[in-house]
Amino acid sequence: MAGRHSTDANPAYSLRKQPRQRRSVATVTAILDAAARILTETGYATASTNRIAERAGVSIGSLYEYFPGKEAVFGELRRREAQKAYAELMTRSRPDDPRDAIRHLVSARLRWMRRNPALYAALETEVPRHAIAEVESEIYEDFLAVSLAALDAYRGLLRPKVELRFLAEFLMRAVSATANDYGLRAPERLDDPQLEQALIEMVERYLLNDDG
Amino acid sequence: MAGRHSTDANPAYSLRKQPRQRRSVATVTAILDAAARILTETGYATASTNRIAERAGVSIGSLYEYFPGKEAVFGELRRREAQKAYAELMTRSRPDDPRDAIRHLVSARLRWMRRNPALYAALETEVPRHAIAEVESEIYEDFLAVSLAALDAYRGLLRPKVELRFLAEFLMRAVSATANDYGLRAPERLDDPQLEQALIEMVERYLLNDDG
DNA sequence: CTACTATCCGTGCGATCGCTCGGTTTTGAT
DNA sequence: ATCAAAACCGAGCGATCGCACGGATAGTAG
Repeated sequence: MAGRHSTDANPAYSLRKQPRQRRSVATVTAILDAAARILTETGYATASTNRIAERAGVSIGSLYEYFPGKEAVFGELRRREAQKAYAELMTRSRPDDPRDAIRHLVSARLRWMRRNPALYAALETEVPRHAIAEVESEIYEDFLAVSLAALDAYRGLLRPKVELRFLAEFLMRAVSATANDYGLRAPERLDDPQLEQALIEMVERYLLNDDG
Repeated sequence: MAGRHSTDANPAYSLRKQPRQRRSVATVTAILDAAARILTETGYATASTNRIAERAGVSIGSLYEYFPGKEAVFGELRRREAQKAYAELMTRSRPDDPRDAIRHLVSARLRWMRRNPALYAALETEVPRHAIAEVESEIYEDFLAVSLAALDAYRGLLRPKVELRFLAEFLMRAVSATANDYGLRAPERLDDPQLEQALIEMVERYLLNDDG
């Protein structure tokens, strides 16, 4: 069930109608690609619907065939990026060792951020919040479930005496927000292996006992 | 020297001229207050210069007497908020115990975020990045210096074998980004004492050895 | 081939935007 | 009281915005 939220959503921030033929699917992705490129290159303020359509090689009329408004373009863009991230996370199998599990999750988060830091930074910091809030809370549930399941699998080994749900949310937010912050304000440091090592160590030492 | 960057800045994002009389100082702060309120209430997209001036009880002409453009209003707003945060952090004396120092810094960051989560969330997520990037890198240096000084004071006790500078940046970003993330997406949880405790514990256990 | 639907197109409307400018009012030094 | 500087004012300009709409074109089913 997780990761399948795309059908039921506030119509103001999702697709107005589904593309049925091949060329209309291409039109929609061309619009989203153009929106992403303008957003990363010159910012949300310059990303008018006319410019997006022009850059996509599509008329403004076509844009409004599929998107109910400007913000829906960025809502859908956010949704698709989140789904790609979730899909990639799920392709890898979870290991038995809690340390490996931590390494796996932290590493996946950093790898994803390295993919296109400028895009995620812009989505996070320039797009009006209500345009992507709904998508974010959808995807939040999915990632929280992953985090919670990982903790639950090793709950006997966990040091902190707090509810698992709080723990899952806290660690997910801490890791994700830190990755975001580096991607946003110091993207060149994303490739520093010290960063990945430090994040992993920090989570490990907070979460696990010192034996072993 | 720290925290005194307000005079030399890109003219596009700072004051066009300094208010000299009492009423003009009041005009400038009224404009900044109005900008902050509109930003938190209805978002950056609705924060036009005309609306800001109207809400401030000031004419649009007066706004442009002091601000070279719309983005400068938010740049200056960001600058003043950062300076208030820095000033508040500095009023408290630093203790001798590294654990107290950690508690002090983490607690101050959370306390600041609790002050007005909606404002900081909006500044962080809706205002065009280039409007506040310069201010942020100025203030970043100041806070990094504080973090670095705290680590340096106890450097004999630190467990991780990495450069102090990396460590200072990493911990500052991790704590700050996590506080930001809670303020942005789960502001009601900012008051949960579990959160403060978890952040403190996480930093402590990463940074210090297990003895004592 | 016909009929129907899906898709695409781009002109242009009404609203709003950031901002300028010429002029009036207030202040403080003399 | 005088006057220059500082502060304030708001109508309105040019540009741009989001978007609707009416019609042209391409694909599909029978």
